This record gives sequence, structure tokens and C-alpha cells, in this order.
Amino acid sequence: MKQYLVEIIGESLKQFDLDERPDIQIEDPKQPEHGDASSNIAMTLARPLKNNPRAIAQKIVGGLDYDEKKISSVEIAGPGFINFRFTEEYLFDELGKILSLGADFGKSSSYEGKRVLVEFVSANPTGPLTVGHGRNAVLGDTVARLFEWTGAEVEREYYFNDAGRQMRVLGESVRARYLELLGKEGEFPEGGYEGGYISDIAQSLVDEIGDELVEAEDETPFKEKAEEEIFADISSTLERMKIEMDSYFNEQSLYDDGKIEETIQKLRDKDLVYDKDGAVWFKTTEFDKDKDKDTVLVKSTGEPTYRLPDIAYHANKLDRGFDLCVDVFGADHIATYPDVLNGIKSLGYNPEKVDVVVYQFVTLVKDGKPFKMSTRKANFVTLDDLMDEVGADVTRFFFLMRSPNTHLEFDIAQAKEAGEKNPVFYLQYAHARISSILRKVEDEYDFSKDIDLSLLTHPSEITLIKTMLKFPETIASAARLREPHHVITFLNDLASAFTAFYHDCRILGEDEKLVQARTTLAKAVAQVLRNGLGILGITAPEQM
RNA sequence: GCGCCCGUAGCUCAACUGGAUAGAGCAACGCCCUUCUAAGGCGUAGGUUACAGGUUCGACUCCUGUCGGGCGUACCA
Repeated sequence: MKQYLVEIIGESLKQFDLDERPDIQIEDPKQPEHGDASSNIAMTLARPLKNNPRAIAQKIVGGLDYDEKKISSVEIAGPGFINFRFTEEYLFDELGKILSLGADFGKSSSYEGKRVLVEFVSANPTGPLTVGHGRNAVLGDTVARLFEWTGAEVEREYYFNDAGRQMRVLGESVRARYLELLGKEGEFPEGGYEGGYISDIAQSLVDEIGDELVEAEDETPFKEKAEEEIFADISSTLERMKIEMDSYFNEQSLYDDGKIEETIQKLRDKDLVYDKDGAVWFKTTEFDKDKDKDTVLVKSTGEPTYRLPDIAYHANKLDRGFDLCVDVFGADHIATYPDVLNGIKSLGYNPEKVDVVVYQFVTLVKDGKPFKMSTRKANFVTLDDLMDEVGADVTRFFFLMRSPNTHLEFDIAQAKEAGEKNPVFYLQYAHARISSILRKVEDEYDFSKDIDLSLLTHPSEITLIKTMLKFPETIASAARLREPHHVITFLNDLASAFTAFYHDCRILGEDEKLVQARTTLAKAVAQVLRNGLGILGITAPEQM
């Protein structure tokens, strides 16, 4: 509909002979008195045309040629808004479309033909996923789903590094526990991993191969065992959250196939790196005047910092032909982003193909006080624990309900008792209620005949239809902004509009024609709820 | 010190990215279950959008400054 409005307004604007047309905005008015759609174009044109907005609005409306089957009225209001009202005929047509599109209602083609890579979670396998990782995991997966709904071909990728210091310490920690279990002297490493899962891994080694590794030269076999077990654990956690990765990318492979070397050589050829104090530096100050210091790419020890593989990795992604690469990471990693962009730009790639979803930290609150989690010190709350308490649906919902850009306060005690009064149930409840009605109605009435939707005249019914029609645009906009919480806001509105309808308009026991019309409406609502919850990865139960 | 993000009802957060009277959920108070699921509904109360300026038809949104919080600012990731 918005498309149509833009077209007809554009048509009428020919008479204004504008060199360039400012963005025409069509928006949903908050107040119902302001119609079903509204344009601010007259106000935005006031300045260039040196005329007052209402006069401009008059001219535009006067020249408007619109389809009276779709639009019932056009009014000028307030400082110069042009307000449109839809016909009921249009609404009923659209309602019919919702049902015929079914599970596809809400899909759009804004990313049609695009290959999108979403990289997320990307936690090194040093321990179970924690509540802190949860926001990343759920956000990344849902953004991926949003891209799928807008036509993109999406891949989900997990990037990890099993070659660093962290992983060595992990291996040493397991070795220490392993030796302890066999009654030997085990030297627990400085800053080692203290979690109980380390002992579990050691125990499974003992069970499988006994004391075979007592004389092992280094921590490698322990590290490998730990990596295997922890990855299995992470995968099962992700699976519980309905997250399925398409690929796991090991940073090590960038060294193995020479990409790291190649990257630094290319930058050197372009005179963007130099040697100083035995290290290799990237001239980041050339790109960003605000920076007071260049960035080290290779330490004097010969070991690259994380920025170099990051650049090589993103070049690799683009080499794989993706039109868009989305990274999901926490606010603490934001500093690397400009360096990576400058890096790939220098290598000849288009930096606009790389985009970042940054989310603010999850602040954990326990006993009314914030506290810091550390995988190393084992004072963390795992995602599995959380799902044991509240289930996967609530877990996903919790991480999605807020804008990524605000701090998420996570009160553990509250989350645990949230079961009964969690907002996710409000949405699921609406779906369950509809399902319940449909079960009772379907055998008794015939829905194969023509259904007279024009019997839907109650304000609650009309509002409900209008609410549903906002769904496709909500999805498109959430995808464009990479902000899944807009879907939740929408679903809340929808559930609330349905509840009003449920309260005002009975279905069972009404005249047959009305039962058919209202049931059709209810079916459409259930469909939209399912579609929306599906994007969020949350189930739509038929009974609660 | 510098950079990024944030500051909205008692609490946790929205506000379609500059639109019309700033909205929800918890918490509080008062009502509503012999009718399709009360995990619900209706009503009351709660605001100088941290503060001070500025930009314009119009500001929670943009600009400047101040205050407060988070995260960075490593030859850690």
C-alpha cells in the first residue's frame, strides 16, 4: 500500500517540477483519527518551495488521482499532513491475501538474490556457553532469519581459534585434573580454568584411555580432547536454542593456507605497513586522523595479533562471494571494526559489504547486585542452566525483546521465577486461544463456500486487520535495521488487538455467516502469530 | 585525557530513525470468571524524556556544552 501511495503522490508532483524530490515519507499515524497512512511531504517541501505546508498539501491533494476502491478519503490535517484512509474493501482483500500466502505472508524481496553470511557466537571452545553468549547467539540467529524472510540466501558461520594461549591454558588445566584423578602430582596452571567441566573432561579421558597420557610431552592431547567435548557441549546448547550453524571456520586455516602471510605482503606492497621495534605495524592513523597510534599486526615475537587474522578472515569471506557479511559482537569488540574495514578496503574489497551488529553487554544481576562472570573463574551461569529453568522459548524471547543497543539487565532470580508472568506467554496464549476455537468450530461449519468478510464491521475487527497488514513492513524494517525487537513489539500489538477482538466479538454461537467471517479473521491472526514467532525461533503452541 | 554506546513513569524497556496528545510490561490501588483458555480484561495513579543552550513549521530523536553510567583506548582476544 505504501508503494502505491508513493506512486500516486509522485504522479501528482510532476506539476511541481522539482529538481530533486526529498524523501517522501509515508507513515502509520499513532492516532486513529489521523487515518491509516500519512505523508509529511507537504512539510518537507515547504522550504524548497517557499510556500506554507498546507497550501502545498492542497495542491498535491488536488492533483491526486487515486483508486477509490483502495482509498476512501484523503485529508489535510495539522500543520500539513496528508492523511489517507483505506476502504474496507481493500482491507478485506488484503485479509484474504494473508490466508492465501499463509506461511509466506510477511516475506519480501529486498534481499532477493543476495548471499548473506552472518557470523556469530564465535566463542572459543574454552567452556560452556554462558548467559553472556546468549545474546550474541540469539541475536545472530534471528538476524539471519530476518534476512531469510527478505529473500536472502543466508549462511550462519561460527569462527573460532583453537591455537591461542587461552586454549593452551585450557589443555594444561585438563592435564592437571587428569593427573590428580590418577593420584599423581598435577600442577594447576596459573590462571587456569576452574570449572567443574574440566574435571569431567579429565574423568572421561581416564575412563577411555586410563593412564596412557601420564607421560604426555605437552598439553596437546588434553587440549584436543577438551576442544572436542566442549564443542559437543556448545553444539547441543545451540541446538536446544534452535540454532544451526552452516559452517565452522577455524582461524588456524588462514595460517595453513598462507592467507595471513599473503595479507601482510599485500599491505606491505601498498606501503601500509612498516616495521618498528621488531613488530609489524599497520598505518591506521592514515585512515583515521583521530587515532594517535598505529596498530600492531605482528608482535615482536612473530605472532600476529588478532587484527591480522580478522582482516584475512573478512577477505576470505568476500572471496567466497558473499554480497553482505554481518558480524555480531559485543561492545567490547567494537574497536577492531574500523581496522578490519580499513584492512579489507586496502586489499581492494568493498567495505560496504561488511556490516556489524553491535550489542551492549548483558549485565548480570544476582541478589540485587551486578556481578561479573568469568569462564576461567567458573562463576558463570550457563545457557543450559537458564534453559533448564525457563525453557528455550523464554530464553530466546528474553534476549530479543530489547534493542541490541541498550544494556540488557538480566536478573537471574527474576528470570527463574519468570515462568508464570513472562511476556512471551502473552503471545503464545493468544495463539493457543485461537487454536482452541478452531478445534471447536471446524467440524461444525463449512468453510469451503464463499465467506462474506464484509460482515467484519466491529472496530476491534477492523483494527485487527489493519494491525496484521503492518507485518510485512515490520519484518522488512527489522531486517534492514538488524533489530529483531521490532518484531516483538509488533507481536505484542497484534496479540493485544486480538485479545480486544476476543473480548468484544464472540465466534461460537453466532450466526453461521458471522462465524465463518470471524473464524477466517482468527485463522489469519494465528497465521501471522506463527510467522512472527517463527522468525524469533519461538514455538506457537496450540494448547497451553 | 581521547573514542564509541547509553541516560525516557518507582523498576525493566518502547517510540516506525525529525512528525500530530511520549507508550507497554512488571510493581501499587479499585473492579470483572454459570458464555470460545482469568497465563486474560477494564479502570486509577505515575513524565520538565539527566541538565543547559541551539537548529526548524515540529526535537526523546539532530548539533554544542555539562553531569552521570557502560565499554574500549595492549606487541590480550
